[in-house]
Amino acid sequence: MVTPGIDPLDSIRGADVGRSGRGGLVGLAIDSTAGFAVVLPATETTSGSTITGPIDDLAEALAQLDDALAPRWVWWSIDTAAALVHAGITLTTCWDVATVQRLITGGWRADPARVWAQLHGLATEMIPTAGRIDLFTPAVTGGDLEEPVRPDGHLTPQWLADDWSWTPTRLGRWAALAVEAASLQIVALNALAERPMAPTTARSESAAELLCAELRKEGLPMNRAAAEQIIAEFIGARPRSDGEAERQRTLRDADVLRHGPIGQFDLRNPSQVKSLLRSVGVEVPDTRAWRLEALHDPHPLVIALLAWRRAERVATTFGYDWLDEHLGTDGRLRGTWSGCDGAAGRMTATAGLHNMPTHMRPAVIAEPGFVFVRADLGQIEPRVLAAVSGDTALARAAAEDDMYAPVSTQLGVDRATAKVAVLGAMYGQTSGHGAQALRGLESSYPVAMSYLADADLAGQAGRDLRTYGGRLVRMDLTQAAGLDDRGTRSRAAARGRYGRNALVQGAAAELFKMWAVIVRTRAAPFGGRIVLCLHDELLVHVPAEHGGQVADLLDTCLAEAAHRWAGGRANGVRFIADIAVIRRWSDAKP
DNA sequence: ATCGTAGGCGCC
DNA sequence: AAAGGGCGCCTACGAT
Repeated sequence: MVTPGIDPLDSIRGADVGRSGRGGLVGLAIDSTAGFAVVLPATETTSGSTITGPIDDLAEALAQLDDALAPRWVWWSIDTAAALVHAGITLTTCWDVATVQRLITGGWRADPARVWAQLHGLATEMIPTAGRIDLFTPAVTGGDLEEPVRPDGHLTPQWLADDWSWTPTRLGRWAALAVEAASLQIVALNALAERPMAPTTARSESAAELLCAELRKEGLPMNRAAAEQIIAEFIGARPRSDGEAERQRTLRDADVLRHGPIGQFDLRNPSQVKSLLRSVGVEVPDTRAWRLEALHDPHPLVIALLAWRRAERVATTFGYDWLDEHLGTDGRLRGTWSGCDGAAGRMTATAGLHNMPTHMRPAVIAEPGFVFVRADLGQIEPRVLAAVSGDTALARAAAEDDMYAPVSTQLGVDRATAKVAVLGAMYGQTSGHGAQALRGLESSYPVAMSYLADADLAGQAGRDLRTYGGRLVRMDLTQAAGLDDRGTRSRAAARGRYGRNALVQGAAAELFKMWAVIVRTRAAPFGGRIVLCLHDELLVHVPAEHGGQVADLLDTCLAEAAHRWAGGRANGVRFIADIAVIRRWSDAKP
């Protein structure tokens, strides 16, 4: 099931699968002024050595070492990946200490001092800072600044400061410490006996950091004229002055307020909106759109308010200012990408790349001579559930293109009810229409349902969880998701839903990233570049003449990803993708 | 003035 | 009894 050629996880440029890791862990640290340092490990015949040089020599040095050793490049964080991208260097994979630590320990914070302390069993509360920030943090005075590790075992905080003055020697020490951290991480990952895929996840998540660094530089092709035309349809032409913008704003407000009583109401203040609605006889607990849309025979004020909210969203978030800030003169929309969030591990992006309104998507147009290959995973979460829970009955359902069809037959309900029930089970919704069908699920798919119920119980009890790929999902009792004022029972229930959802969402994210990093490597020879990752959707920008080949490739990469992600334990679950070659993002209907 | 929080909404 | 989760981003507001 492994596509021949470059291995996107286990080897470096041009290397075969069989060469994986032959050169061992090789540390890399880069500073824009001090240059780079490469730390080679000791072997049976040689002692370890460090190579340093100026940035200009980096590409050649890495190419030679890559070919000679097929090493696994190790660095502290995406900053190094970004420096490589900046230098025009493309590596296939790496070991990113920060992202691996997020996998092992959960959460998002993974600065070197914290990672080092965790890997060495030191209390993170005792991490020293360069200046005393409170009474309990040990202040740093004196000491040997040339030593990156202090006598107490913690990293020397000056090395972590933005203004630390790097030298080639210091970069060498720093890269060596990254290798030491990676070695400890590998031990920790191998110790997760219940999560045999964890080492694999560490590699794919590391490669995803390379992808994130590239996504930030590459940007999403977006046609400015098309985008401005769409915005104009909502809020009119671009205002030529602040005064004009203010007048347009006042006019938009007046279109709503004329339906209500005389008086001052701030439409941007939810409690005042509630008062305004009450004044025309509309009583609602809150003013959320779905609640207002649920009103039958709505007051004209409600209609106007909902239209105002849509226009206001464009004006404030996805309007001219948004384009000016994030859309470059080269027609690329750029934001910052993160390989995982601090919860279940999905990717995140800024600049509206992950929540761009559908009405803006016709402006995402491939450049001349290029096409998009768009692919999204079909019914990814129930399929992932079937795989990770080991439920053979659900896995059999996943053999179908539409797995809700066999489920509905099994349950004796219509397809819509079956779908709501399955989604409800995964997301913790146990009431409403799906409640009856849920009992059917429990008897027909007991393995999957108890997998979810166990996660729910763990969440309620505040016990940490681990995804299929080994990511720790932390259950912080003081900072529960869905915190509200209805007391601890509600908070426990929210944590239960969180745990239930996190195992499915997190495993899906791991599969998705595995797919993405394989596509990244295999599409590159065709000139294909991933320009957007959207949880279960990939957008690849590719020369028009290779659109068909890359479309085929996305499908084979998915099969490979599923195989690698599950390590042959996928329980026979089939994963499917809807793939289309298009010119505009909006051309393919999900 | 600066910060965190809440309501709200966009996407998955 | 009833209850999806995640993220980023906007505004208003209260606390510091």
